[in-house]
Amino acid sequence: MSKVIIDDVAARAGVSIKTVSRVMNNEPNVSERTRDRVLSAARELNYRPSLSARGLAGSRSYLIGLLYDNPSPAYLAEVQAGLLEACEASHYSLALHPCHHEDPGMPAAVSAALAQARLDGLIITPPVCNVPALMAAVEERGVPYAVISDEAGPSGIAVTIDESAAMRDLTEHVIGLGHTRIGFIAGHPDHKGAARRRDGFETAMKAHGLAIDPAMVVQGYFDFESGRHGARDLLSRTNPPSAIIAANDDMAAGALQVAHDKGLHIPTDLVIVGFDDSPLSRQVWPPLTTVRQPVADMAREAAARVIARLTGAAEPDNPANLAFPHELRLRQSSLGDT
Amino acid sequence: MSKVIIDDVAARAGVSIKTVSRVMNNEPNVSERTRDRVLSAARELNYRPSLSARGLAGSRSYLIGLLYDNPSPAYLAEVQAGLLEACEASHYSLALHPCHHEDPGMPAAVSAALAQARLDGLIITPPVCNVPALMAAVEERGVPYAVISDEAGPSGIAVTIDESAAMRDLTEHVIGLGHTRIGFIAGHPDHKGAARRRDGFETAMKAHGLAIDPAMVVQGYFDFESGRHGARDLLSRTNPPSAIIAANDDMAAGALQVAHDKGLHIPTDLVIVGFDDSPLSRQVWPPLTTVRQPVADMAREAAARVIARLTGAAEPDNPANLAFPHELRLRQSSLGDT
DNA sequence: GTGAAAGCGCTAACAA
DNA sequence: TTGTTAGCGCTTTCAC
Repeated sequence: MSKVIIDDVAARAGVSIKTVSRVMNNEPNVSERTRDRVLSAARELNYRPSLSARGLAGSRSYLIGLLYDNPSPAYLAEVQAGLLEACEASHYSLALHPCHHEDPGMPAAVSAALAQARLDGLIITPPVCNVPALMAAVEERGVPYAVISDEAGPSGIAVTIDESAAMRDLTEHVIGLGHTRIGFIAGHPDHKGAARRRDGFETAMKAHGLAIDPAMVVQGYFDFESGRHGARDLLSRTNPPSAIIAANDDMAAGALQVAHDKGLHIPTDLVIVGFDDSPLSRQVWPPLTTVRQPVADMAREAAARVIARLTGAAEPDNPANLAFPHELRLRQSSLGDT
Repeated sequence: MSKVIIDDVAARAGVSIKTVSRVMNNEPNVSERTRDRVLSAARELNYRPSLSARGLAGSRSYLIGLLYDNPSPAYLAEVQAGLLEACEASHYSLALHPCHHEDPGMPAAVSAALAQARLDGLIITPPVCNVPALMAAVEERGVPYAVISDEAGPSGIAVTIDESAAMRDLTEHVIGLGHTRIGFIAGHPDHKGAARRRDGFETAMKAHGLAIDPAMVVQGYFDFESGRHGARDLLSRTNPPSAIIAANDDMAAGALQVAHDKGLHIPTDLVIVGFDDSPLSRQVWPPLTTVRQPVADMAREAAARVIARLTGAAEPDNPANLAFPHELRLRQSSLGDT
């Protein structure tokens, strides 16, 4: 049951192994009748082509690599789920490649790993896709790839939401509640997305005639602890903010904890909002107003596009830069119990 | 740089390809001098054996599969991190295999996938490893495997903490705070670990002469929402508990949210504790008292053991059942600001 | 201790 | 539309 090979299928279907190969790879020039015969033979024998043999002969590995650097578990899980859906649909497998984006040797190491594992395609998440040396190495290797970000190299696919617009919407929600002194905890400086979000914040503020007080903007790193630090800084100012916008949910949760420790009531004493619609945003108290981005959908599309290039499928008409919609999620951290 | 093959290394080292193969696989019967020559040639050429070719010729895939069913992202990320460490150390790769543990066709599908991908080894997490039909299929295939659980089949490796003892410790902490009416939100009925935790709770209660009121035990499913439901049930009793123990942190966080909504002050009005030391337990307010289990260490060890079997390395002396230590993490949800 | 030969199961290039 | 012949890069015999 375990050792069914292409010859077995060929014998049972009464054709040559090459024909079986054609059918298994959806190649043209096979009559419908033959194709059906082969397919049923394969099904009856429970035949699955050996990945190793395919890889060796065809110099394709049927592996898509996921390159990431210590993202939040929730983000990682969602990305993986989306990628796996697309991979499974096309009989590709997913290979994980954690790395450290600040390591100067990383691009070379990734390049070597690409060569060894013969990865057919690559999906790259922030902040790794914001490392120029890495992107250059990937481009040079000529591997089809996608980034979950708004900017890919010349040959790459970019899948993203409009982070600036999303943060603008979120900021306008807060402004609409009547706040004028709004604190901002920025995201990791190595993430381009963090800069986009900050842009969105500043754009919305300016659009509403609100000055951006440098004392109201603090540096964060997308992690919970930096959210705590940022909130402590903001709230210790002589003229503290009445609302805090964090560039992601983890930091917003950190800010929330600090606020609770200080005995502040959310949202009456202080409004706090996040970004990402992570599970955490729903699990803290009160639940956080945030922005949802369809990470799993984006990841699925990224993998599907890469696989389409691999299989030579007709490129969809849409541009290589795919923008997904975002959505405001209004919750009690800004609205109260209304 | 990309197309270095074994012949190149052999030529440079002045030996046959078989000798290179011997060196690359740490086989015996190679003189020190030859070994060194081959190794430096390989290093200079930046040679990496092709996984496909290795797999085809040796009928090994150098792939370890991870079989899981919708665990919490934090758990999944930690397991993956541990596995990847062990895999990278031995030049194995990790293949992800999400599945649905209640799907009756799942064991057969997994078996087929095992055959296709020629996975060399398998790591199985709860609750998948608690599905008898699956475990039977895996045993039948004869693939080396490990479960992150306390019970493996005859040929398997089990890596776990003593969940019963851990929950006993946690319960005793709560009892030690003076509570006698303690609510319990049980874990998913398909998880053996959930039953172990419940045992631990009951053992501790009995040991301290406390009756287990059936009205104080509610069914949960390890997810946030079931924690909310459970807490609502418990707190709506005519004689509600003064402390709630949840079988994991996600459910404890749900209970916490319900308590906040009811205006209860934690821990003075109600003590809430969880289990797992997930990031969430630190990110809610107040932070949750919980039990830490070294998931990444356990996963690393599981993979290392499986790989050791694969490479025929001497089996460590320790038994196949490996128990890791757990640790109580006392935080404000039971202690207050002391 | 080392090497030559023979595949592993597939796909690529060419024939038929 | 289908089949034949060579490999892909490595490991496995089995020889020396």
